[in-house]
Amino acid sequence: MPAADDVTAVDRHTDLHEPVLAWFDVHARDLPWRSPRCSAWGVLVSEIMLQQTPVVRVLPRWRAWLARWPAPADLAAADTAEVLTAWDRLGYPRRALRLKEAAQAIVDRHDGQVPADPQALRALPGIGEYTAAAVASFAFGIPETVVDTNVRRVIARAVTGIGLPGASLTRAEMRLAQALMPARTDRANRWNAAVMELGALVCTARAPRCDHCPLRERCAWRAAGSPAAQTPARRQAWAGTDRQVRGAIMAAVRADGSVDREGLAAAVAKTGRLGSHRPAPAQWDRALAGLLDDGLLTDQDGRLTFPR
DNA sequence: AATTCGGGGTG
DNA sequence: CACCCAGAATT
Repeated sequence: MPAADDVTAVDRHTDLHEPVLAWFDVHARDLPWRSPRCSAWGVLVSEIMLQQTPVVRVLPRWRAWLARWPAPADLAAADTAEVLTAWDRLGYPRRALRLKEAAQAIVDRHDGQVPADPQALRALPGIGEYTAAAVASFAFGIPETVVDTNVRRVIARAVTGIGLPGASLTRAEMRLAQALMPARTDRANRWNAAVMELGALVCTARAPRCDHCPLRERCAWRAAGSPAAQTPARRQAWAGTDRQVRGAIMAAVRADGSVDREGLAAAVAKTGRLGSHRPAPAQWDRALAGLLDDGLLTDQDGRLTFPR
């Protein structure tokens, strides 16, 4: 239930709509999943692939994926091994498993049609609050409030006046984002895409191009002198982590089809993906056990392969 | 609320 | 070389 000050916030910020929507009319990228001819399944696949993965890296894999599995039933019937191979180096390969599980659930529960209902979408494997809202809005024109890292950053700066949003999406942020939604359905759906695009192309995390921003004259952060954001907490390093070792093992299996468990270290070294890191035995065990437990690998009498 | 889960382009 | 990217699931 919105408080009185939220209503004030709406009155203060509805004037954001016109500049952002007008900017989007001119500067929106021509992405294939934005085409009116793109299926809901195409939108869903794009949203899964785009989770923590930049657009430019998704584009070629998305095209190949849709050409090979043009409908949920096609992916539901595919071998997991083929799916993991097609996922290639997109990262977070568990997403590929969940996408296949989602396809199976769509066949089982929704007669092979991607559901439009946000709650039904949210119930599918690998689909959280963001992705459910994005598919509902972009594929079906249901004006859910779509809040990704780009939207959070634009609102944090333009409205709240801080350099960067916090580590995790808060209820207050979500309520603010909802209060900023245009009232008309068509504008609300376009607003979702437009704010996201503004964050991706102009209001970027590292070096925002404020000179090109349609909100430069009314941005709260800029009005405050663009104060530096609070120093973010250090993230997990990459070199030497279990994640690096897991990724290297997956790369070895992708390259060779299968790998003898005894020769794992040699096969992985051949991929060159570990750099100078030489995992200790305990780390090999941990990484391998994790991949097996996640269903990303199977061990058939000492041969490691992708599951069928 | 904090962690885990890839990979690669970029300032 | 640190940082970031159309997040989700688990704890």
